[in-house]
Amino acid sequence: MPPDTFTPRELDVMSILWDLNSATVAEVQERLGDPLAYTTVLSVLRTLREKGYVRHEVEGRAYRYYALVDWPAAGRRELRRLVKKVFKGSPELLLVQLVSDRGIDERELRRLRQLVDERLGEGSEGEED
Amino acid sequence: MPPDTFTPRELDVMSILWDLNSATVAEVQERLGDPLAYTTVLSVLRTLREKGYVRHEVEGRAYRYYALVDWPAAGRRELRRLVKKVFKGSPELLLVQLVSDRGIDERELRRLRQLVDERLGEGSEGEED
DNA sequence: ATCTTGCTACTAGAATTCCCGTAATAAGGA
DNA sequence: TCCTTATTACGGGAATTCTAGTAGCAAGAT
Repeated sequence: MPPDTFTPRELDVMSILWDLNSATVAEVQERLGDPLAYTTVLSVLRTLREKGYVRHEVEGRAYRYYALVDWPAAGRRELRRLVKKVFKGSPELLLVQLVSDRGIDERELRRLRQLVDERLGEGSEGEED
Repeated sequence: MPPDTFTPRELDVMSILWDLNSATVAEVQERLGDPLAYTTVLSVLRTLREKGYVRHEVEGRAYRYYALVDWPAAGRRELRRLVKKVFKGSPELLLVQLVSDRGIDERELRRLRQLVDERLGEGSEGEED
């Protein structure tokens, strides 16, 4: 089971794993923002493995690490937590924030509108669940 | 300066402060999901105060606590972090997730579309920044 | 065979987080 | 006045997080 939330450092590493699909210790270290010692990165990976969020396979004489939690799942969790704790339980407030904030450009907004339209369209006919 | 991210427990407390606008220790304790000791709540508030995220005023013989970081600001921060670390830097992916996930109903979707429309409308004329 | 290099396993210390108990204090009632 | 009650200040222990060093091992080069 994925954690309620990853620790900051754990998330840094998971993020890289999600990006690269898989990575060795050296690759993670390279991509990490802060210059951490090789063994430090190794340690983070080890705890992630102990917690079951990551597995590794032998590759040559090193290990290659794979995330066992996919980012959409982690994202859903984090989003829910965020909505509940900071956006007063309202996904709408979160959306307002995101949409009105700079950091999302016009093209993305159009794409989003299209997405909403699609969702609204399917919603009115397919009501299963 | 607000933190990059609050600790889980700190966020629980901040969340209550945002909800109630202000609160005493007893009020926070009451609202908290987990049954923590009074002094535990007091401790969390104390560290939040030391970190500068909260201030207090005397009220009767107790203190009333006020958040010094507002939730929209905290939300923006968290959202940025989330976009960067789990949504591959794309706010759109986050939106997709939120919109396609159950947990946002049709009414909210319509409201969202309206929001996007408004934003698109203003964007094409006011281009400053 | 020996040396160097690139890994991992293990250990560990400092800092932080999380939780709560005890002591002190002040207010209000008996 | 004296006792009870509500609160805060302070201290601290257990667990977790974060970082890194040391030892050990295996592969490849000389």
